[in-house]
Order: sequence, then structure tokens, then C-alpha cells
Amino acid sequence: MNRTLENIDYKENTEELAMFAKALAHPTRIVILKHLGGQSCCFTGDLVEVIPLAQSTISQHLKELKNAGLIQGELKPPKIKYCINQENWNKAKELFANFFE
Amino acid sequence: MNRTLENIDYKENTEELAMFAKALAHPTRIVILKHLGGQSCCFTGDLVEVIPLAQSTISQHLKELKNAGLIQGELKPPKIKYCINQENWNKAKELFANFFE
DNA sequence: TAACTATATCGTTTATTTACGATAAACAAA
DNA sequence: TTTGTTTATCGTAAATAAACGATATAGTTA
Repeated sequence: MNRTLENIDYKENTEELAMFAKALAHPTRIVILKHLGGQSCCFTGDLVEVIPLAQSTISQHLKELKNAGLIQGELKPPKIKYCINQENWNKAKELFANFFE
Repeated sequence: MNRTLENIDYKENTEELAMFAKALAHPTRIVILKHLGGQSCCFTGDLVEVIPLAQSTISQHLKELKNAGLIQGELKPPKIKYCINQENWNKAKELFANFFE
């Protein structure tokens, strides 16, 4: 990490694109997003059954996707239904599309 | 990192997409790629002048982009001319486009 | 051959990420 | 109220990433 330099300010799009890319930078998170793909949603437990990782690990990945804004959780006690956040998904889609021309 | 579980095998596209995303997951690397954008190429030194980071740090980022296959270096002694690797760039472009539908 | 130039690599430090098991929290149902 | 279910959070260990300065390397030029 940067230790001695004051923070660089990149253009906003640059930061945002890097942020979305970081969210996609792990195969488990790609799998989760593919699972949620299109309009469909799912519960944490569904993912735990499909992905061979500890429940806590999957929860952690979900948190990162949520922090990046790509998904959102809706309370359906005692479960939580996760869906794509369509607005940010579209934003990410556009940022990548523009980036690649 | 995964310590106790044998490696999961994700589908190939999943791994590859995550790998490209990881390469894009830092604003400095986005800046570098934008700089190289389209067909134009540049030398390491050009980037060092533009980006306020140590030369060694930039070289490190270039190495990661090269490892991901997104750029390639051509010897123009004593310089090295970096360009987009168009083939892999297109592959990445397609993977992202498909992923986002 | 000796110096110069441009870039890569090495060694190091600090921060972040990824994984786990254990535990806590929120809510429903008994 | 107690129990069960589902998910998040905590604490921790190991790996990886990001930054730097110092040094090595490759190829020109003097």
C-alpha cells in the first residue's frame, strides 16, 4: 500500500471502474453474480449449497459485492434474499463497455 | 487464502474473467491502459512522467498487465514500447460483455 | 572498454484479501 | 420462553498486493 505519497486523485470513472473490477476479481464472486444473473435472486443458503466454501466465507464475498453496490439484500426472515442491484449493474456494464471502446 | 480445501475448479471462463478483472482492479492500471488505449503505444518512461508513483511501482503494474496478457512489450533499446495485446484485449472485452449480458 | 540510459528485479514494509471455525444476532415457531 | 433456522460478524492465520529505494541488466554511445 501507499505509505509515503499523498493520495493521487484519479478521474472519478477510473476509481469507479477499478472498484467494480475489484469486486469481480475473484472467481467465487463471479459465480455468485452469475447465479443471481438476469432478474433472479437467491438466498445465502442456496449459494452455500452450490459453492464448496464455508458459509462465513460466502457471506464475506456477499458483503464485498454489496459494498461495491452490485447486489442488494432484502430481509425475508429468517432468510435474506439477494438480488442484483440493477442500477449499479447497468452503471458497471456501461463503464466496462466504454472502457473497452 | 485457501488453506485447507483442495482447489475448486470453476469454469474456465469464470477463472479467466476474474483474472482480467483483477488486472483492472487498480486505478493505476486503468490509467495505464487508457493511456495505451486504441492503437497507440508508449514507453515506460512516458508513464513515469504522467503517474506520480515510483518507477519501480509502475514497472510492477506493467508486469501485472503483461502477465494478464492485456499488454505486450516490444524491445526498442534501450527502451521498451508497450502496446495493448489486441487479441487478449478483445477476449476480455467479450468476456465482460457476455457477463453483463 | 567505459559511461550512459531505460527498465526490470530484489528486498523490505505495511495493508488488504481470503479462508476458516466459533459465536452472535434476528426472527419464527413450538 | 425456549428452540431452531439462517445469516452476519469476530478473531485469526496465511497469502497476496502495493509501495518504496537500491541495485542489476541490456543495449547505446563515446
